[in-house]
Amino acid sequence: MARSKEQNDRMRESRKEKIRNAALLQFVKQGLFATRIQDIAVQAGIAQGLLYHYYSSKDEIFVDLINEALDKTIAASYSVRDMETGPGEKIRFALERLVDTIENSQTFLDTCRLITQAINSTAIPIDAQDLIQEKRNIPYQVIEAIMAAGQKEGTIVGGDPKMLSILFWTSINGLAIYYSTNNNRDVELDYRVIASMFLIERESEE
Amino acid sequence: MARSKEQNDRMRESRKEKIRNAALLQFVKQGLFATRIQDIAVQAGIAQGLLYHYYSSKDEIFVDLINEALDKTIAASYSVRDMETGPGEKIRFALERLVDTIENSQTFLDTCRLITQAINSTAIPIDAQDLIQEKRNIPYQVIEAIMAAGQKEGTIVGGDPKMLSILFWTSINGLAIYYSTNNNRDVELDYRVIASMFLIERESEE
DNA sequence: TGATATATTGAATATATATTCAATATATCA
DNA sequence: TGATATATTGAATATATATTCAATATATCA
Repeated sequence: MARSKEQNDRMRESRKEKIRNAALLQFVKQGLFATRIQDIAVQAGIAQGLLYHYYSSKDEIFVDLINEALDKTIAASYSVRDMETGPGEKIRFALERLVDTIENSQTFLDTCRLITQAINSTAIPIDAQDLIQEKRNIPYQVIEAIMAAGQKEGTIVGGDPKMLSILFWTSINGLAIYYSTNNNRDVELDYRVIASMFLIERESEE
Repeated sequence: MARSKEQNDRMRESRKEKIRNAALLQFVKQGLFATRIQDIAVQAGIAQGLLYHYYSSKDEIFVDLINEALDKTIAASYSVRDMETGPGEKIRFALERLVDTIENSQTFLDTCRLITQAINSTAIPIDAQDLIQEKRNIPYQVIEAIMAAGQKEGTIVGGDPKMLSILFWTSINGLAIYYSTNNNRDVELDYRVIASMFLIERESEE
């Protein structure tokens, strides 16, 4: 054998990651269909032929990326769920952190855009559709449960908790899309405006 | 001459509209690049060759549709601006109507999706990019002015009015995208939750 | 150093689809 | 009815791009 199996696997995986990063950049910029294999290869700094050494098709890369993106949003929602505070504070803190992430993390914006793109087209690979079907609703369910708990606790406003969860995520998502397609960073966001949709005002906290 | 010029123009325009409607359906479902000329022709019930009798390319149809979509959102924002009420009430009423439209108008959802798609890709025709550049911000500016006026009036919460306008439109847009890609209509939306981001609560209205 | 496995390249090929075009149909008016 | 303009079709062509593949390079170990 020319090289140890493990070392080889590690190198292979890091090469695949380089390709995924290049593909993500192009998919987010142009969309799955407008992105050519050539674009990804150039972005990754390799010949197009080599790409097929690691991925058997453009679709396969896309599916890998969608899976990663969905897992990231699920992980983010679990980290909120598992906080050691009451539900009202969880919502407040989650919004604070999400808004900050929108303002500062290009990766987060790319993730939101990729998922939005995928959700907005029926022409994406069937495997990607299945993953979305399977995973898309988890963050909605997590927030819905927190909203319901907060209503019991008396810190979250009334109304269908499912609706509140939808408004939570669609606000964040709408904002992320706006931000990633507007280079003007002249407006500073205040998460408390969004939070006021969900949190019951306490009269004079002190 | 075989047919009067005017009659001909009218027929031509109605044919073009049929093609645009077919194209909108396909673009919204699949996206510009995944939609084939053949898909549009089949949807419109004509041969592919005939399409070129009315439009010189797929891109040209797309540009026409984007232009229409942008004009619709601008017109909607102007109708809010020109209401005969105070700014706070304008915001309240606009949200009430927009949420209702999301729940009941497929055309509105298609319009939102098409614009979101266009904004999310740099691979769209240059003419479409120019139109977006030129028209996209108008609804934001209109709502920003109303927010500022409402703050003077004392009915709108504090904070950068530009930020409030961004939250206004990104909430609506996020919601529209969610709704158009989720067939579950089991959740009824309450516009007052969104309105509570912007309107100052009046203690006991009666 | 030689053997072997894997990496890499870019030209060749296959394929999908946009666009053109010649042939034919249809509508209107003189 | 015949002349003329426009509508319509679908096969032919052009073109873009995904995928394959033969040739070559490189890394590792015996």
